[in-house]
Amino acid sequence: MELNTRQSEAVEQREGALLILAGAGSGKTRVLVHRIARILEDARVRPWEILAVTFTNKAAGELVERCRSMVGPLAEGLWVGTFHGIAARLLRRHAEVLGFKPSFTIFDRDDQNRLIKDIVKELGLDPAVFHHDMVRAFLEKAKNEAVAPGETDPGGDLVATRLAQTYGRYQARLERLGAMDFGDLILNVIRLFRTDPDLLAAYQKRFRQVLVDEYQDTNHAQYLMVSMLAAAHGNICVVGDDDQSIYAWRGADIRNILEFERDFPGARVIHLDQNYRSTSNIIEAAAAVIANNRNRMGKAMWTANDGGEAVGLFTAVDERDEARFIADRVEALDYDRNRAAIFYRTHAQSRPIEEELVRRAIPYVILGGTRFYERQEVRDLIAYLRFAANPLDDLALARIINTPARGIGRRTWERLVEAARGAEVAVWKVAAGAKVDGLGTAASSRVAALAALAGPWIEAAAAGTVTPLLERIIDEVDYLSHLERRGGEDADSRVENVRELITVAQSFDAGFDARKLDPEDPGLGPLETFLEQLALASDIDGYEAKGGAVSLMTVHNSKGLEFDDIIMAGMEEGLFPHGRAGDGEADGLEEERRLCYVGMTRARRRLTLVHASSRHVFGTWQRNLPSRFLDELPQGLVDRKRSRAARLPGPFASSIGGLEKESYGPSDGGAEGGSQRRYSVGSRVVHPMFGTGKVLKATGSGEGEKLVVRFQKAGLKKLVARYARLELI
DNA sequence: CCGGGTAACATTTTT
DNA sequence: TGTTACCCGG
Repeated sequence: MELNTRQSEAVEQREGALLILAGAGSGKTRVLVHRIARILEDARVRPWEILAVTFTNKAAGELVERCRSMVGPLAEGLWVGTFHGIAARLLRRHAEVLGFKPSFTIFDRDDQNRLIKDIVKELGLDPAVFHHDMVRAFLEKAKNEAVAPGETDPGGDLVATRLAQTYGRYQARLERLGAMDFGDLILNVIRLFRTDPDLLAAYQKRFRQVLVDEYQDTNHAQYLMVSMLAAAHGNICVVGDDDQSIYAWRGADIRNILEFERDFPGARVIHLDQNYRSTSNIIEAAAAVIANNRNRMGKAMWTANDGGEAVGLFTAVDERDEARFIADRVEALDYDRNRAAIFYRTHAQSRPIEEELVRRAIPYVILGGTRFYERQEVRDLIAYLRFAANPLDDLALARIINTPARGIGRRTWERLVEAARGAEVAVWKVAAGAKVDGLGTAASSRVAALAALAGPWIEAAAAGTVTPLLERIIDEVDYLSHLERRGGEDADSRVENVRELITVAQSFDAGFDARKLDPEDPGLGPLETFLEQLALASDIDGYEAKGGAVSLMTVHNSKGLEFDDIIMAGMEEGLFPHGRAGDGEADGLEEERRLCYVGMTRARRRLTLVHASSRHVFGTWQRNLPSRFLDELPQGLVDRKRSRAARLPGPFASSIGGLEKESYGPSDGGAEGGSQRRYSVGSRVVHPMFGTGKVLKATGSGEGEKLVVRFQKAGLKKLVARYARLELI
C-alpha cells in the first residue's frame, strides 16, 4: 500500500521538530518505519544515531521488525526501546558518574513498598497515615514531575513535610542499596546529563534523530529527557493522539502534546486523520463518543471503508449472563478466534468470563492479572539472582535469607541490620564478615553457613550465563523440596513455575549472543541483562494472539492492538466510567471516555458493547445503570439486544431480572411463605443467609416492595421483599 | 522460629 | 468473595 499525501509529508519532513497527530488506525507505525528507512538512506546517518522511544517493549520489537523488513540487518543497530529501557541502557554505561555500579538493581513496586514500610517505621511515622500506597503515590508523582527530594514544597503542611523527609530518606536508602526504581531511571538520566554536560553534548551529537511514539502518554520527566537529547539539533519527531491519552493517572502530562508547538518553535504539525482499520460505523460511533470531551484538539477521523455491521449493544442480567453471551458470540465465529478479543475495564471482571469459557472448553489467552513474575516462588528465585548480581541489595537478601527456612529468624535479621546500619555497609557485608555483636553462636553459624553457600554465587554471577547459576541455586538451597514441604494443594504448580523460569532463562541464554546491539555498549553481563529484562517487562510484551484462542485483556492493555471482532464488557456506570476515576473530576471522566474510545477503535469489523443490569461485587449484589458512553452512541448505528433472561415475564423482569431469585433461592419450596407485610425503615429483620439487619430503605408495596437492608455480617443488600425470606424481629 | 489461623481489607488502569 | 497481613500459640 502506498503512503497517502499526509503520510508522505510526515516521512519526508526530516529536519526540525515534527508533531504527527495520528488518529487511531491512521498508519502511524507505517509512517515511523518509512521515516526511519528514509533517514537511513542518507548514508551518513548510522543506525545507532537514531533513537526511537516506544511505550512497550512489544511495540519496540515490532518497530525493529518492520524496519528490518525494509532496510535489512541495519535495523538491528537502531536505538529502539521504551523510556525505561533506553534510560537503563544509558545509566548502565555511565552509572559511576552518579555513584552507582553498572549492575544496579531495578526496584519494582513490591520492593518500593517494602522499603517505604521500612522507612516509615524507622522515622516513627504512623503506618496508617503514611500507608505505603500513599507514600509511593507521592514519590511517583514527584518523580514523574522531575521533582528532586530537596525540591518538594511542603508549604507548612505537617504531612507534606514528613513526606518530603521520607522522600529524602528513601533516595538515600536506594543509593546505598545500589538500586533505582522506575521513576529514578528517567530522573537519573536527567541528573546524569545535568551533572556531566559534556556527556549530554556527546549524546546530542550522537543521536541525530529522536523519535517518540505515544507522545500523549509521556510525563514531564520523560519530556525533559527527550527534549534534552534533541535540544542541540532540534530533530525531534513525536507521534501521538490526544484522544488516546489514557495514562494521566500515571503522570502522563497531556500538555506535552498540547504545547508541543510552544516547546519547539517552528515545529511542523501533520494530522493523520484517515482511518484504515475500521468500518465507518465503528469510526462514527467512536467519534460520537469522543466528541463529548471538551479538552481535546478536536480532530475529525474519517474512513473510506464500508459501513459494515451496526455496533452491537447487549443488555445482560448479570455478569454470568454477560459471560454466556460473550461465549455464545465466540463460539459462533466463523473465522479464527484469535481475531477476536474481549475487553473490560478492570482485571476482576475477567473471572466470570474465564469461568464460562473454561466450562465450554473455549481456548483463550489472557493478559495481566496475577503475573508469572509476581508468583511467590518466582520472586524468591529472582531475589536469589538479584542478590548474586548485586549483593548490596538488602531487600533481595531479606527475602532469601530464610527462604527456605534455615533458622535465621526475625531477631537475627534485625541484629544483622543493626550492625550494618552502624557500620554503614550492606547487610551482606556484615553477614559475610567475621562476627556480629549480640548474635548467638547458633545463629552465627547459620549465617556463616549461608555466607559460605552464597559467596560463590556472586562470583559465578559475574562470569557465566543465567541458567547454570539458577539451577545451581535451586539445587544448593534445595528449593524444590522446600516447595513440596510447604505448598499443599498448589505445590505442583509452584514446581511447574520454577521449571518455567528455568525455561525462560534457557531461552534467554540461547539468544544472548545474538543480542549484541551496539559495539559501544559495555559488556553488561547476561545476568544483569536478564534481570533488567524481567524488571522492565510488561504483560503485553509476551502477548501474541494464539491460534484458535480468543484474547482477554483490560482496555488499557488493548492500546496499539487491533482485532476483527471486539466485545467490550461491563459498560456500566461506576465501572466504565469507573467510579473512582479521578475522584469525580471532569478530567477523570474525560480520561475514561478516551479509554472507551481507545477500546472501540481497536475493532476492525465488528464491535459489541455489553452491560449487565446487576453485578456481583465482593459478596454483594450491585445494580448498575448502563454506561453514559452507551447513551452517547448515535442511535442509528446501534443494534440493541437484551438477554432472554432479562425479558422473562413478571412484574420486575426487566428491572430486577432473575438475580434475586437466583441468589435467594428458588421460591418453589414454599418456605418463603409470601409475607405480605410491609417493612418500614428502621425495622429489624432476619434473613436465612445474611442474618440480622436493619431496613434502610423501603420502596413499592405488595409484590413490588423492595428493600435496602444493612446486615450486620453481610453488609448492604438490595432485596425484593417477595423473594427474600425475611422475618421481622 | 514456624505455621496456622483469623481479621481486615479490597478492586482502576501499569512502565 | 478472595486474598493478604499480622498475631498468637505451639
